[in-house]
Amino acid sequence: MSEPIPLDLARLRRSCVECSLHALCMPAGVDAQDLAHLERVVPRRRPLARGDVLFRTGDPLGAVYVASEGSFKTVAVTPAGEEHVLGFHLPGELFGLDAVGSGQHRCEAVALSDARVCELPFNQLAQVAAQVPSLQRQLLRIMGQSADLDHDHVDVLARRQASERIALFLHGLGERLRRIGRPADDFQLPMSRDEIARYLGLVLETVSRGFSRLHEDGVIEVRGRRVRILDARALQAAASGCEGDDLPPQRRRSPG
Amino acid sequence: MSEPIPLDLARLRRSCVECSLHALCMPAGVDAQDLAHLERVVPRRRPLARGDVLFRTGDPLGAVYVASEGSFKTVAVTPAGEEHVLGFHLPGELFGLDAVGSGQHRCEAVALSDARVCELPFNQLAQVAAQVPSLQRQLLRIMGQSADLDHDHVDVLARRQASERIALFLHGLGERLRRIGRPADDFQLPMSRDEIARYLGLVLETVSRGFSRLHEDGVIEVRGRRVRILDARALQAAASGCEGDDLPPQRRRSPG
DNA sequence: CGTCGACTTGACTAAAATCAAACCCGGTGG
DNA sequence: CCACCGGGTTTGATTTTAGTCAAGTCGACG
Repeated sequence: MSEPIPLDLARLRRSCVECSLHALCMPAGVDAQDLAHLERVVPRRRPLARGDVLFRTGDPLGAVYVASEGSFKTVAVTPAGEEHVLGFHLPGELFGLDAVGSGQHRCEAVALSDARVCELPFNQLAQVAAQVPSLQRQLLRIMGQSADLDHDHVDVLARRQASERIALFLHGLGERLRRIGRPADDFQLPMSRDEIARYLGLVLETVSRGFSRLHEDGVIEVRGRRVRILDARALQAAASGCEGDDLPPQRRRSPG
Repeated sequence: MSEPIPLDLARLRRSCVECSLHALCMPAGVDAQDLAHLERVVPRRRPLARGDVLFRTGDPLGAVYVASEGSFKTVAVTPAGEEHVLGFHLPGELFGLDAVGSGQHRCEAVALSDARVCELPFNQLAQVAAQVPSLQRQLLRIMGQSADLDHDHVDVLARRQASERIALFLHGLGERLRRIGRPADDFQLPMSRDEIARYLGLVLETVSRGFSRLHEDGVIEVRGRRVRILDARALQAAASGCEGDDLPPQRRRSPG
């Protein structure tokens, strides 16, 4: 910050340890020495305005991203011109790995609000990972976790009842919010009804009706994008397709 | 090649080069020396009968798999007891990476027919990849390609018209068959209508009707599991939702 | 205070699920 | 050789569900 040292620890702290990706990388045991290597990745921070496009379909694989503030969506446009939302990316969640397979992005990433994003050049990341075993393990794990999110999406989309998809979406979003240290049962949706619909393979009216129904049933409270989960158990029941039943046959712990 | 070397190239040839995974690994330039390293992974071959389970939900990450003969499906059971098919895996296609993120499998893999499968211990694979840069690149790429298949699945499931999902499924299957060196327009489905339905988020009757409709329209020929694609262009049109239109409005390059 | 965009709600239509019955085909055994 | 199964598949009739079209309502913002 003051001395002309090209890469110092202070800068590293700012660039990685403080970053929300930190929570993703560190737990599995990356030590200080490894961090010194990681620094070579020199992530860059960028501010974006709502609606700004971070990368476009067809862009060559350049970097992967983590928002430190704000959320993103990734969307793909079908040949017929319909827009599918492939994912929502909350602060601290990695995205952009979709280009690793083919070398170019399969979708475009758009800021859902004003945002600040951390950009990690993928090639450097891979190069460093090749030299530091613990980082390689982490990189593989992170790619796997990213695939897990896609599987979750498939799980939602394969439900045939719109109400299940909607309930599952809300539940899943809550879980992810919890994971990044935010209240899981009281939050502001970063996306519109239309975007939720395009994520769930529905039309926006159906999503709206689904929300209203959950509201009527006392499961959630909704006003615009403000959502409060009143009865998490009932929400899970709705997600499992047990509409009328209050008690899904699924029991977790001791009945206490 | 003639000496009693415990791990010789001849064996390697049998275990990898001849393997259908070979097509996946080699093109990007893994040279002979790298192959010598790869050999340390010592894949094991296993014969399975139709219906046999290769791994189950919750099993710890042990290996990834490639069928040399026969096909597999991966399925997940929802809390409500419904079975979702997450993927079909043709000979030569890698599967089992779903455990990389969490350390345990999220689904179970079942043989759709009598099969022979090649088992690659993942940890050894990662370890070898860490030592051979070109293999590390390949491993990352393969994981990325595996994620691409999930994206394709999402693309299909997000379609709201059953006819689109079905047409897209057939088209995609054809493409994958072509990739493994089989005719893309005349094949035997390795899975039942019910399994297709559970992959597409539909019921089996809807899939059956979809096939019949494509047959009536002269797009395909179906008899049981035997499928012949008569009009690939019309199939793609159907996949894009242009039911009646013969020419999808999809134009790529200069309008000529 | 008015306007615009996002959201909700309602009435109607189209599509897929459900329920139920046949059908086809490969295999078995008489 | 043919009758008879039985699973997987097709097809039909009906019900349920989500999509479509069209008003409204809400709320933020100028």
